[in-house]
Amino acid sequence: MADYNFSALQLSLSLYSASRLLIQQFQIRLNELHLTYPQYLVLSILWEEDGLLVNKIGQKLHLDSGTLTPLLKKLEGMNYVKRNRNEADERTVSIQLTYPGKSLQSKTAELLKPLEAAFSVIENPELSTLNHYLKSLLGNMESFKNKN
Amino acid sequence: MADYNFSALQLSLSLYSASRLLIQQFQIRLNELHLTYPQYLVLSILWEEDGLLVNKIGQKLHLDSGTLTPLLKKLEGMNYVKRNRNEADERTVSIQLTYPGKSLQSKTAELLKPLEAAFSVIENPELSTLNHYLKSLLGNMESFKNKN
DNA sequence: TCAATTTAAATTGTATCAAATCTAATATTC
DNA sequence: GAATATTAGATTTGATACAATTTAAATTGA
Repeated sequence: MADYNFSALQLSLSLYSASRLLIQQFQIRLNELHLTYPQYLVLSILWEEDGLLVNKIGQKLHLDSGTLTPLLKKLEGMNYVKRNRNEADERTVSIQLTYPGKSLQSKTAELLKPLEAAFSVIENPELSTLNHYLKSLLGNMESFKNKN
Repeated sequence: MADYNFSALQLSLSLYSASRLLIQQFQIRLNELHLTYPQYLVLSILWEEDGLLVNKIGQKLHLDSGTLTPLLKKLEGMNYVKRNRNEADERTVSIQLTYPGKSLQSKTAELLKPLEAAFSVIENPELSTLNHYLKSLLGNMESFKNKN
């Protein structure tokens, strides 16, 4: 069943391909709202917990300010978030959803319904196993990263 | 054990994060040879089978000419490949490894040894299961892509 | 056969990514 | 408490991704 003769390269290629193909499926549907997949990810994080620091968003998505700063400025330009430099610590910027930004949640949910249905646990029970292994790999990789 | 309450979004985020973190680990080591990860992927494909069409490389990596043409021109600029327009079908270009391009294989293998060791099946038997599920997901996604 | 269609690459334009550097603000340490 | 170090974001730069368009060549079908 499983491939017992594989390399880190093969694993990386599987991850790289699967990742991009799935993101493409999101992107196709998000186009209608003129949202990119990374922009949607950031909004998703904020729908869970509003007012996060740029730093905190970066930790959740494994992205740094080099990616997030221009992305957040675009979201601000579309009036979906506000970027506020904090008084307590002037180095930090926290991100607040605007009303239009909050409203997007239900719109994207509707838009992405077919995708959620196709990749539901009910349709594909093995996906929850896959997700579990992925999170485990993520954990291993973070500790590997700090050691090497 | 597994997460029975997850969404396509969570799966995509796991894939997206794991993919980028693993690629980063490759990239760190490839820097020594001034190679990027996608460039290394293309070379890996050619080490398996030399003389492939741009098209064919694209199929293996799920990349199109928009990404591959400039990448291949860079590899050609570094004298690792030659790009030859075919006489039989002038629309196609096949990619041949040069001698320096072939020589890179052993150099990268040496460079990436620590990574291959850390992500070997012996170290992590569950990775072969993960890779298996990823390939299955890839297959599902390709057919889903053609239907939607 | 030859006009219409399809195909393979190349090109163009927008948006990431990530390493490296920079700036300003806060923490630390002697 | 002033010099040093650290931290959070912003900026810069180079290299993808990928959709859309273009171009040239090959294929098809009436």
